[in-house]
Amino acid sequence: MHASFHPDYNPLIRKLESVFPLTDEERQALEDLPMQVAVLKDHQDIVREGDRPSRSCLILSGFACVYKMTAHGKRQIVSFAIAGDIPDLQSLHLKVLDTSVSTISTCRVGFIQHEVLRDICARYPRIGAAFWREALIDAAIFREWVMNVGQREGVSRLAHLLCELVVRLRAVDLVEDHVCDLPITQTEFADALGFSPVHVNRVLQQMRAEGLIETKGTRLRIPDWDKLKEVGEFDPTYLHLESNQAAA
Amino acid sequence: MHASFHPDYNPLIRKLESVFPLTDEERQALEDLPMQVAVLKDHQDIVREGDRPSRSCLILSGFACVYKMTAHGKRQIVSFAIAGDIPDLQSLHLKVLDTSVSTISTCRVGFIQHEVLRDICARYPRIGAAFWREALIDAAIFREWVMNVGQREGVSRLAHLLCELVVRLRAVDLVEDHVCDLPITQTEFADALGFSPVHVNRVLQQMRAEGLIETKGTRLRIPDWDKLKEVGEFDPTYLHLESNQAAA
DNA sequence: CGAAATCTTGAGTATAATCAAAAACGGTGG
DNA sequence: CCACCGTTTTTGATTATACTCAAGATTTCG
Repeated sequence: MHASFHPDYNPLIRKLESVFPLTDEERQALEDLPMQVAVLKDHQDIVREGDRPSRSCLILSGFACVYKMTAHGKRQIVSFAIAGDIPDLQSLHLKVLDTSVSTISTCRVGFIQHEVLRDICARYPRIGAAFWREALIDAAIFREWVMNVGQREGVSRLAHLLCELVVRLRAVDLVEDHVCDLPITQTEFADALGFSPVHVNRVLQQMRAEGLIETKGTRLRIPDWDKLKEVGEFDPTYLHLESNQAAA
Repeated sequence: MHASFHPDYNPLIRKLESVFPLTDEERQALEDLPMQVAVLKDHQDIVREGDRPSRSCLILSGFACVYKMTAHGKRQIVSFAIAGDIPDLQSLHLKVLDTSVSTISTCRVGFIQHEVLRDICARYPRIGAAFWREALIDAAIFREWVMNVGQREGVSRLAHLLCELVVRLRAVDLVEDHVCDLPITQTEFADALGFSPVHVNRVLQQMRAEGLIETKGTRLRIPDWDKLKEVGEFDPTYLHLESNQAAA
């Protein structure tokens, strides 16, 4: 685990600025946020269920996932974390973690001590409020996932997940020309959707055949966003994006 | 909608006291909490997806559920709300509701203006913190539901849900001698579990045959809690109950 | 270039959905 | 108290979606 201090750029700042314009003071406080930055290889646990962490992790780049294991060893991914996300923010208020967080691709991760987070929330209430907002939006995403896994099947279920990922990636400028990098394996999609890997493969093939997606390695292209949205019954309201981002 | 002021008893107080002992001042503030109390018949919407409410609803008695509808009209229940729960607390910070809340049985509901909630959070920070804690626990419950619906099948899936309900009901003293009143129809269980009503019926029969549950009308009895827990792979960590409640 | 991981294909099976209808239950009014 | 209505639960038969197992092809990466 290679560690250094102060990253080149902090995607958290961009994310918060999409909600409200930061004052110079607030921006400076976020830029100076003391955090330990580490580069983690793919498929490494960052924190584990049962841990009682004294810090939270900010994803600076790469893909991570939040997951739980059943007693019989089956894995359920309950959300994907991308740049700007703090997938274990709740550990600030709930002592014991009820989920694990793992990298999917190589990730730059910033570890921020809880006391530092508490301090910045106290000193800059708007930032504190933004963190809470994020936590509530996370909950809204989990609700949507319950519905997706519970009610949609095959193409529709996967389409919905892809729509969510694309919208969230677009919000942090990781989509260009309907193309994004999605280093998620079919097995990982399976664990997120409650499908078997074989079934994911067959659903993907059907989606390609129907012109809903095009893939080339880890690149994903959406030739017809409206069609994908319709097939996935995707309504981005639950992501609670402000203003213009939700569109298109 | 019959309305009056000040309920006989406020289950919110009991719930908060299970987390930390309230000061007299805090308890008084909660007892004097201005809210409009209404008695709603079963299967009535309290709030709807898309609403922009200026108040939140506290369930004083009865069963309610939080649900979403797919574009094709299928309903997913994403959580059940019991006495002491505020199923739309997030509307305090997220303007647009992404879920609907509906009664399951007859409910006494207290509507509390957002400004009142904001005021009490500002004046009694520990109460504010407790509300946030509740919101984070809700999110943990949604995560567990994703796993339950995604990874468990048949008996195991339903057993897990029953375990959660019993533990939560016990926390507000609604379980006596392993018996509780559960006015949830098989169709509602189906909407919560991602099953068809017919399948729920068959799973229930299997559970009765295996001695996991006994039912009589809306009364549910758990003859062997440990067995039910094991079949449902139930680990109450995610409910983040304090102290003694999680046991047994 | 070779090994490991990932993706793909095929065949057989299982869990759960759908459809349809009958039985049981719960509340209401006569 | 009983007859009646709507709702909920139950049953049977058929179908569909998705799983499992197993093997082969392809890609990725050192």
